[in-house]
Amino acid sequence: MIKHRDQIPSCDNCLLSEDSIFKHLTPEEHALVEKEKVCNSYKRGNVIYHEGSRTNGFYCINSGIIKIFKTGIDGREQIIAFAKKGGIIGYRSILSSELACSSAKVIEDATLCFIPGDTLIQLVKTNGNFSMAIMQQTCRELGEANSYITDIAQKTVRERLAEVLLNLKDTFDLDQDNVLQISLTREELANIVGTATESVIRLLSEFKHDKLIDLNGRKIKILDIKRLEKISNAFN
Amino acid sequence: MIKHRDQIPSCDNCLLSEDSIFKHLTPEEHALVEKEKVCNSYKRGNVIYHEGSRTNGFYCINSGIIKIFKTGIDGREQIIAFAKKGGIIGYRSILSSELACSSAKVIEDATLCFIPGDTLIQLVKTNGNFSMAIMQQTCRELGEANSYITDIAQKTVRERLAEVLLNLKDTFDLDQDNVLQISLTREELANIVGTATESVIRLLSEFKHDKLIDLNGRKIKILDIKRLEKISNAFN
DNA sequence: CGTGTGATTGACGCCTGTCAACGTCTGTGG
DNA sequence: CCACAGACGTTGACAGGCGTCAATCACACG
Repeated sequence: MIKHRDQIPSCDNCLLSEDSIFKHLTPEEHALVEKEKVCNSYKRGNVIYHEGSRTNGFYCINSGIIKIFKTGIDGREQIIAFAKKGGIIGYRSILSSELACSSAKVIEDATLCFIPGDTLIQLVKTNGNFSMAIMQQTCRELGEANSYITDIAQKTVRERLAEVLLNLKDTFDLDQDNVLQISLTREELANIVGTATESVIRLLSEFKHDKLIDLNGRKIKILDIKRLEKISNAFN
Repeated sequence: MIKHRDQIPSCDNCLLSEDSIFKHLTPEEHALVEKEKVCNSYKRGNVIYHEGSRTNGFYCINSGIIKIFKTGIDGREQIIAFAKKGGIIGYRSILSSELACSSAKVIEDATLCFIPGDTLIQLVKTNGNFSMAIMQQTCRELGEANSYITDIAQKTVRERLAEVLLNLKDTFDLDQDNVLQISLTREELANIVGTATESVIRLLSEFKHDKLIDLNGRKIKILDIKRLEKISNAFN
């Protein structure tokens, strides 16, 4: 499953970044994690872990973008979340001692550190601050998931697509030309919104026609945030 | 907001029950919580806490049933979860230091213990086992939320209704006559499934006609679990 | 140059939400 | 005890959003 094990990328300071959860560790704990971690590179399409599998560790993202998704009927993916630099993935099933409830796949070539599950549990049990930080991350994710449920249940596909574009903007930013800094296939977009690929294509064309966005292959330029917000019916 | 404060119900052992999260506390911690807790009774329809409000504690359910929901467009409720005896609610926003992301309302007359947020944070920081238990609960909820997202995004209303009925069966059990031990309005059912009240009514009639269930007001008798499972397209 | 993946467009129809009318039941007040 | 209001449940009509199927185009790659 893990490919490119031969390429050991340098990520000496991947656990030091300010926005990382590991900033709550003591120097000793930090050293422990440094010793235990295993760094690897992954190419677009590589699977980090599979839904339903037993995992024995979690991952810290040093670079690249990962999509987290569940596989539903007909093998259709439902994208639950993205992870980027500084984020951690796969910790949920470690903490709850369950099988992985989702899969993780590389969207943009990535470098990840694998950290054994025992180490995580050890840290959670002994370091109250780290524990609180992990808990807060989990709780925030839970809050987002609940919002998402309400959205999908109550909003139209059109509203959700507008909202997804805005969320992507917030998460991955725009470049100087207002182009979304993440490249997704139409199908992936559909799998976030929870609709058919064709519907996304039609609505994107419509948005383009209405001068809300501009399209160039997978590059999406955001032209009118205000009106997108209005369409998304943002109430949260 | 808190009514019936005059009625102090006896819940001396509400924190002792085997399936409660508090079983991980030391005797001293247990005594602390016993000292801090405030017990109250609530009637159907009472609101425990409101989405968007700042809460300063969480609740342990001694008896009764609570629904957790978010309010979407047009004030339509989306029911996220239920809580019953032994469960805790409202802890998420305490741990993540956010405003409540959902509301909690009584479905069946209930007795709850309020426990201050500081106490919770204290316990999480100092008791590794309790911390792990809370974390596990959060992670499990997160896993369920993710499944729910996939379901709502990919399944039809019919499939989801069948699934909801089965979930309710698992959570609230059946009596000796196979009747669901929770009483919900058609609108509440619709707000779980994420559809219109009329759709629920029509599909329930259809299920009844197909001898999958029997209806008597709000009493729902489950007749054919196997076929309901088939309809719900259970793949998880 | 053939092949495969992804993007696009059109046709079609069903699921499902909305609106409206009506029936049912319960509690309240006269 | 009856009338009435209000909440809830039910049914029918209707239309439109959106999923599905199919054909075609665009593009990269071996």
